[in-house]
Amino acid sequence: MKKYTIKDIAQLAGVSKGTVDRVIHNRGNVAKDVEQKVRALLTEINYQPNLIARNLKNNKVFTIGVLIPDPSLDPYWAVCMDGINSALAEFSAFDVRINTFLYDPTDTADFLDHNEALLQSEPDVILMVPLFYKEATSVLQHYQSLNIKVGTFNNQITSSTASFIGQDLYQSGRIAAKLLHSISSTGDMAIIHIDEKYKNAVHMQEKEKGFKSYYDDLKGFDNTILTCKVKYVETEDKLRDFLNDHPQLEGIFVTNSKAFHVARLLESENKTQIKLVGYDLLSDNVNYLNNGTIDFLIHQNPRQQAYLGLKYLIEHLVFDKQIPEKFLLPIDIINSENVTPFLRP
Amino acid sequence: MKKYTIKDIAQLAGVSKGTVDRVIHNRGNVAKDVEQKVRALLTEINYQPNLIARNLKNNKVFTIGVLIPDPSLDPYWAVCMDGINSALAEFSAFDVRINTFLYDPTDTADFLDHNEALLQSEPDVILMVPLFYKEATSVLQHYQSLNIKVGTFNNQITSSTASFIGQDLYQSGRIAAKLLHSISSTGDMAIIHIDEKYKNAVHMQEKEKGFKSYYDDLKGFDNTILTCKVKYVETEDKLRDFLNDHPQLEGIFVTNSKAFHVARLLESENKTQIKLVGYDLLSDNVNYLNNGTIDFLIHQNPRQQAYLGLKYLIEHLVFDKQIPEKFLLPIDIINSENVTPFLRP
DNA sequence: CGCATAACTGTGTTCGAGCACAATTTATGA
DNA sequence: TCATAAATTGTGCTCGAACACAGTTATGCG
Repeated sequence: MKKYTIKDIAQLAGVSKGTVDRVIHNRGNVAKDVEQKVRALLTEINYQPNLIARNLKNNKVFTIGVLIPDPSLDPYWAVCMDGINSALAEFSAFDVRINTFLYDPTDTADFLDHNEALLQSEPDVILMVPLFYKEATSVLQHYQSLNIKVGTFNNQITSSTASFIGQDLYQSGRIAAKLLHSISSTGDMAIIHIDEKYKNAVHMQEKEKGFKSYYDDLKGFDNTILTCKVKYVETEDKLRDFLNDHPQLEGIFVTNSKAFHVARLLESENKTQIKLVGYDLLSDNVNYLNNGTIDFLIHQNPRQQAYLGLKYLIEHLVFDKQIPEKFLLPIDIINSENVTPFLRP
Repeated sequence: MKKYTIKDIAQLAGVSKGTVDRVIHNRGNVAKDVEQKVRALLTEINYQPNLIARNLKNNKVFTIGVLIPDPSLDPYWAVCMDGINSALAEFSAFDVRINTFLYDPTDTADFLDHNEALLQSEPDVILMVPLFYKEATSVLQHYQSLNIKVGTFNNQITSSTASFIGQDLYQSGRIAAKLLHSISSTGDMAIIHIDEKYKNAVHMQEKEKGFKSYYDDLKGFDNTILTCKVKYVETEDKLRDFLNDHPQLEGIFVTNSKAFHVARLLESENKTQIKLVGYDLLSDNVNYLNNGTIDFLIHQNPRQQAYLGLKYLIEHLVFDKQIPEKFLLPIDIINSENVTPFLRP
């Protein structure tokens, strides 16, 4: 029950607190027999250093570098800053500062530029959204060689050992399938990939695989699952053609946050009876969710991803806690009735 | 940017740190003009005391009393202890201890008895599930008069000012309705209240109201919404009769965690085509969710409720943060595909 | 043995806030 | 005017860990 201090241990071992300290920190200059005695005592009473006292003494200002896409260029990222600020507020008792660098999510060079600036700021640890696989890989490798811990979220760079917060994309595809299956009779289904301006290909593929696997597992489903890839600029025309080519369509799964494009079209074409499932609580999507054109949204919770990523890093800095290698958030199913609380900051 | 210390302020004001300290803590014995000068400085530079140093000095062991239903008497409460332990782990750097008192959720006298024991343990703050309205009201009043802060979760005692973590029950009823509506054609719907051994009447009524309000808002729905109350002991027979009396039934909403009773019956009566929505991730429920007899479960997240409730109390103790009066958790929609991550501790 | 050097051990200060108590200044009254 | 009380202000120690540095004991070698 009682919390032992270094002084207590020193007393028990019959040595001074300096010696105990040297043992604890492996700073050498301790006689073998004394070291053993102290070490035995430490394990016996399971000594836990008082982290409050340690932090007071060290009195260090921690600097965290944050490298994420610019929310003004893609609103999806806006809520990340909320999550980051929440984490900071939670640790306001400690002197934790952040330097934020926002990059253009369509521009790899811009990513590298801002990463350079980030490096210049000499951060203790880094939180990053590693959008571009190739560039991120080399960047992460560099940080590893510098021994700077990096937390990533949104998408995993499998080639790296950096910690990752995200979701199981395959499983989220399965969830979309389950939802569409439960709200529609057995007709044709479509997976629509609307190309964002930047490559999200791996994301979309994983979701497609998951979606298909659900229907593969299903007995007695022999309708078609169509796939449609749309480039961002040609969205409207190509989608309209696709809809007209497939009049049997009962459900559509949009693999990213652009479901509102499809919703807009379904309304203008008077095809709102087609069920629609997409991702992310952008205000455009939420509006269509509320008027019923979108049936379900899957919440990727970027706010929580950023919050947790930062929290783990800070806890590592101030309490020396281990950073989880990989943490997959639960996947939230959102409809018009439960959306509101998920929108608050 | 720089963090000012009491010493800094003392220097700036041309007084000693003792005087500054007296001003900060309103301990009097300070000349009026000096006090004003110091106070002006404090606000000007927005002095924030170093909470790490404060905690080290105070070096206080905080005791938290926890009064919740015994999980061995109702498995619903099992995950609460996980949440409590998570919160404790998060604040392991501080000396926070809990005394847990488990009461029989069917027995008001037992609640009062354990509350008495709780009082004896002289807690600094209290976390409690105030199941019984009348008894909880007087107990909470007592704590208020003793100036002991209390956090409550699961159900709100509206007569009290104690902080509350929970969910919007009315809205969760609406969510259930929306879900049933989206997965079934327009047939008759039933709300089934399975009496738990203890009174949850308010809970159930709110959910029923929400459920009905959804269908009221709906244009062109003119089927019937039936209500059925079942006492715990007579569950099976009464339910069977109810099902047979209403062959048109398309969907059932069970207003608490006992949906598995209905699921079991639907299977034995070969009526699994009836859609079923219930509450809570008890293993019995999850099994029926996975085999398809239950379509959706609404997650009340008792783990998170307990976690947050405790976290707010601890942050109040160690960082002097304000405890939110009321916090309504988002309501999670669970199907067989997204259930797994919600089950982990 | 003596003395230098290495090996080891103990002491004292720091971090910032909080508080007891000492020290100083001001007020009061005979 | 001066003693004394009252009001005000300053000093110094504490919390526990970390670390610099001083102090002590052991070892080696001429």
